[in-house]
Amino acid sequence: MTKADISLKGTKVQPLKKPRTELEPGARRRKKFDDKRQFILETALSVFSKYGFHGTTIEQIANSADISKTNLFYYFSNKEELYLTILENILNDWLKPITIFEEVDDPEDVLKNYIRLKLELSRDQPEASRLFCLEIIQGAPILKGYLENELKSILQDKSKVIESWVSKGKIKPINPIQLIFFIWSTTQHFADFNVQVKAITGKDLSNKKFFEETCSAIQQLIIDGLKRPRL
Amino acid sequence: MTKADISLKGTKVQPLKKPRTELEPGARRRKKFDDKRQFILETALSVFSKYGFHGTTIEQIANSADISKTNLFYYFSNKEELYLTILENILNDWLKPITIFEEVDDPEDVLKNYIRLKLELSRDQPEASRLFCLEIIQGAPILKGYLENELKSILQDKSKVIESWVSKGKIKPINPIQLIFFIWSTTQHFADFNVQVKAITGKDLSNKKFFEETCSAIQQLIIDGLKRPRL
DNA sequence: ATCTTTTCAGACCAAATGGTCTGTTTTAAA
DNA sequence: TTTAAAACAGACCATTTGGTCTGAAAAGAT
Repeated sequence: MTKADISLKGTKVQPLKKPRTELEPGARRRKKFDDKRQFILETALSVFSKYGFHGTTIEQIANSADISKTNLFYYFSNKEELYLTILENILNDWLKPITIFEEVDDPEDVLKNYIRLKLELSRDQPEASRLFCLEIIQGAPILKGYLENELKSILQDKSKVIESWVSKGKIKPINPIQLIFFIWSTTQHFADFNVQVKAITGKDLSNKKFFEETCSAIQQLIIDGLKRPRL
Repeated sequence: MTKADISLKGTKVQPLKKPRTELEPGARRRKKFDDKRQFILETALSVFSKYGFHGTTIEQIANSADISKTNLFYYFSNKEELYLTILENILNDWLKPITIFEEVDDPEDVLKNYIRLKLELSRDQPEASRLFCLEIIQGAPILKGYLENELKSILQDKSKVIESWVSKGKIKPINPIQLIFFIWSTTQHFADFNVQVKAITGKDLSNKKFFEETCSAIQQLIIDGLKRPRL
């Protein structure tokens, strides 16, 4: 299994899925198997994101998923495979938002949209965000190759879009990578540092008002901070 | 040991320290003891910040510090005490920068200064930053009380300063807490996600040019984003 | 209903790891 | 130089934990 291969497994698209009649042999079993595997993955993400790889016990995960340790090993041959599969799955969702960076569009629209999408991710997948953060902090032993290749080339691509905005005078000059980092850090902050945010504000992104307030605060700062020349 | 008590231990200020003549009995021994303890703490911070609490072995730390496991236990009675002491030490440095928020001053100066100080911390103490981040991500089991009390009240205090700027029309209306979060996240990003930053840009805050570029990018974005009314 | 394959559980194992016990060496004070 | 306390090391211990082995229960296909 290579690090670059980040395709979801076990989610083969069924042609039709006839409701009650017999399907091809083994299909029912496969589905049940895949479903349970998926369930374990979700449970494990939740635990891993709380305690980290080393801090998490296989038994903890098994208990959370209400199965025996042995049963878990029936679905995943070892702890690392389980952890790896989770990380792979996360990466997929992770880069979807950035595809909206397109040259033709208006910077303000694109940026506003992107910020919102990232913030929604922080709201809806905070555990994934934290697991990702844990991985990076600890030196990205697994994802390093991915960062240096796939991610880097995607960012270089999107940088060109931002640069074209600059050269057309649509936004103030700024290092495109820096801009992307700003958006990432400010949005992910509300997932990764969720505990701190909650301790201080008493609120959460799951609070609709707080979400909107945060979203527009970030949008405003960045949009206005990028407004054309200089006052 | 309460969580609120975050005083440095083992750094009692010596009145004078006569160079070679006899000092009070036991002083030499105490200093040697304290120095070695400090050295172990620094080594341990480095290891803990890489692998987290659970991922770190006492033996790893001992090896890194070039002492025996037994010897380490002579200086710290157990793993938790070692970890706790490190966290306490970190917190002290952590809040120094925020004290510069004072009402009388010009917002632009204060904010620029604060951003620079925080970014310097990210450059000079990235390991401390990452350990702090690890702690928060995992639910801040140790620091939660501190966040909800000390930190919260400090922030409420500083919020008033920012609010006064707003009401005087010196900056555009913004939620003060959000502004502070914005600064924290963008500056700490370069310590916590250092690996990612390096993978993509090839650079680091230790690179002087990159540091200055980053610093002024953040400063500009925030200052300009807060400029008076609205274009 | 039967039978074969899949799914699952309990007992068990070996390695890793936090921590202790005992005793030796080093060091500073006298 | 002597001596008592401090600093240190190696063997050892108990627990935790990832992972296996054997066999029983469940379930789909016929």
